[in-house]
Amino acid sequence: MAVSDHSPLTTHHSPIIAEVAFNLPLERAFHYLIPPALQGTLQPGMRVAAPFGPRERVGFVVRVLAASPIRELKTIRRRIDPAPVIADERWALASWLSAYYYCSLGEALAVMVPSALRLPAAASVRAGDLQGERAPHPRGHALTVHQQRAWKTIAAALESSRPQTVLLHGVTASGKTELYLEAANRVLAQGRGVIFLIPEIALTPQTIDRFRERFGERVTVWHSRLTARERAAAWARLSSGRCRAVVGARSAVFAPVRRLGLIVLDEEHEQTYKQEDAPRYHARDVALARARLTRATVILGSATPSIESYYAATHGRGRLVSLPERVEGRGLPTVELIDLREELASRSGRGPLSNRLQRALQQAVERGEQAMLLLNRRGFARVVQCATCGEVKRCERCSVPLVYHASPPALVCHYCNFHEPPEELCSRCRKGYLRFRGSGTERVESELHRLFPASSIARMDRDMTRGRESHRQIYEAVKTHQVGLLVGTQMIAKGLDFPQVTLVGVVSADTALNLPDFRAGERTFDLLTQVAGRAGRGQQPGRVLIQTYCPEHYAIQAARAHDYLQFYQEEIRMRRRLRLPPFVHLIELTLVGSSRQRVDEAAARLAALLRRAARRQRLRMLGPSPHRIPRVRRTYRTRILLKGQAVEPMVAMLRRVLQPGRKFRGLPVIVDVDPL
DNA sequence: AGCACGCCGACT
DNA sequence: GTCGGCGTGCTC
Repeated sequence: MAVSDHSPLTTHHSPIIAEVAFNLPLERAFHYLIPPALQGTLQPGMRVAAPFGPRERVGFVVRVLAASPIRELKTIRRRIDPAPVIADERWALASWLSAYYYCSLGEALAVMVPSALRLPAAASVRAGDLQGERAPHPRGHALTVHQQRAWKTIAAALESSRPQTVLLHGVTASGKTELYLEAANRVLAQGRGVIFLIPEIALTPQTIDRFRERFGERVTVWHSRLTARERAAAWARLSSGRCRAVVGARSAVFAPVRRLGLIVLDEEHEQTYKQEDAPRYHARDVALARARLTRATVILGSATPSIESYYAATHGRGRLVSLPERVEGRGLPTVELIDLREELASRSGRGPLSNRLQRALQQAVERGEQAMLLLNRRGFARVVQCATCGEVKRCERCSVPLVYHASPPALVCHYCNFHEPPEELCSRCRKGYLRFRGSGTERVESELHRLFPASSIARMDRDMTRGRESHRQIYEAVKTHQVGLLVGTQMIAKGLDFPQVTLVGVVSADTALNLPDFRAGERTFDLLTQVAGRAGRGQQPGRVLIQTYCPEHYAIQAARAHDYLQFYQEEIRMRRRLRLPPFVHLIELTLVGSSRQRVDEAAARLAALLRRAARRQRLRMLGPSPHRIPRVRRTYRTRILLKGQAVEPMVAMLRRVLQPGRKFRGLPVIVDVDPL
C-alpha cells in the first residue's frame, strides 16, 4: 500500500483513520488507514484484522479519526464484525477493567468477547426485538416464611431506582434458587435483562435445569464448550434483545445482555469466579461494577459468604437477608470432631482412617447407606523418602516433592505434571527402600477396599475425571446406588445432591488450614461446611466426622456448630487487626525469570522504588519474599505485596513504575489485584 | 505478547 | 571458525 499517496493527512476531514486496540499488554492503541472499501462502515466496537509487525492481528476499533500524527500508516486488511461486539455500558466496563485490574484497553475488550466468536453477516438489531414477552411466569413452589421475608427485601431492591446489592445468606438446601428464579422473573417482566452466574457449568447441571424449566427459550446458556455456531447464535440472541437472560460461568458476566436489570452470583464465595490469567478479574467485582453502570441489582447467594461480601452487606453497602433453615424441615447434620493427637497416642495402626471413622463407615455399610470421604490431596502418598539416607524425591523443574501415584504407578509433580517411573531403591544411596508418607485419595481408596472388601467403592478426583464423561459417570453410579463409598478431593464437596448419603468423613481438615495464606481459615470453614452439606439431604439424618490435629481452631469449631456468624466474627477481628481485606485491598506482584539472581535483584530494586512511592501515598509495601514454591518449570518467582485503601491509585502508581509490557528491568511482572 | 536483531559460549 | 543461548527493543 502506498502510504505516500495520502499526502498531507491533515487536510482530510472524513474519518479515514481507525484507532485500534490489540490484546497486548501495551497501553497504546495503534492508527491505521481505513481502505476505501471499508470507509463509512467501521464503528467503535468492531473487530478488524490489521498488519502488526511481521504478522496480522485482530484488534478492536476504539474510534475513527480524520487525521493521525503518525507517519507511514499501514492499512486495515479486513473487518471481522458486521456490527459492534462492544456497545453501551460494556465500553465503560472495559475502561473500568483496565483501570482496576491494570490491563490495556485491548486486553479488557478481548476478555469481554469470546475470541472464537464469528458473527454472521446478517446479525443486526431489528426494532421491536427488545419488546419481547413481559408477562410474568407463574411461581414454581409456595415460598416458606423465611423465603417470603427474604423476598420482600429482594423485591424492594428490584423496584428501587438506585442499584442495590443483596447478600442472600442461606444454609445448604434452604431454597435460594427459588428466590433467584423469582427475582429473574420479576426483572424479565420489567422488560430488563438478567445474568445468572454459577461457579462451574459441569458441577451445577441441576441449577441450569431449573432455569430452563422455568424460563425455557427465554434463557441462553453460555459456556466454553459451545460450538462456534451455538456461540454466535447465543451472542446474536442476547445482543439483539430477543433473549434477555443468560446462565453461565465467570465470563458470562460480560455477556451482551441488553437493558441489564439483575446479576445473580450463586455460590458467590467460590474461587472459580476469579480468573487466574490476565486480566485477573473477579466476576463478583465485575458484576458490582457493571451493575453500577446500568443501575442493576446484584444478588449474591451463599451458605458461606466471602468475608468481603458479608462485611459489605452489614456495613452500609447493600442488604443482608438470611435463610436459616433447610426447606421441608430437614435438619442439619450432626458434626463431630476426631482429635488426631489422641488417635496418634492410642492407636496401633497408622492408616489415614481413625478407629472412630472406621466404625462409623462400618455402621453405614451395614445399614446399606452411602458414605463420602473427603481428602483434598490427589495420589497415593505425598512424600517419597529413602528409609536409609532420608533423601526425598523432588521434581527437577519445581521446588516441590514428587507425589507417588499407584495406578498407573508413577512419581508425579503436581505443579508441572512431570512423570517419572517409580523405583524401589533410593537413587542416591542405592541402599534404602523408599517409604511413602502422607496420604492421598488413592491410599484412602485402597484402605477402604481393605476394610470393606464387599463394598463398591469409587474415587472422584482430577485423575479419575480426565475423560469428558467420567465425572457424570461417577455421579450417576453414586446416584443409582451402584457405589456405596465415595472418596474424593474437594470436587465432591460442591453441589452434589445424593439423598442417600448419611455419613461424610473428612480425612484431614488441616490440609487447607496449614497453608501460609491469610484465607486458610476461610477456605477450611467453606470446605467443611460445604462437604457437611452433602450429608443427610434425604429422609435419613446426616452425620459428619472431621479428623483434625487442631480441633480448637475457630474455623473448625464454627463448622462443627454450623455457625457462620461465629466464624465471621473471629475472622473479621483477625482481618481488622492485621489490616487485611476487606479493610484494605491487596495487589500481588510476581517477578518471574529463569535466573534466580536476576529475579532477586530486580525484585529488590522494584521494592525500593515502590517503598519510596508508597511513603508518599498512604499505602504499604511488603517483601520481596520468595514465592511459596519459588521455582516452577525452571522459572523463579518472587513476590511483592502492596496494601492500600483503594486499588486505582496503586494501579496508577504501578503504571508509572513498570515498563510497557508490564516489565521491570526486562523481567515480566505478573500483577494480581485482589489476589486469592 | 510475539518476533527480530544482536552479542558471547560449546560444537560439527 | 559457526549455531544458538536469551537480553533488548519494537510493533501504527
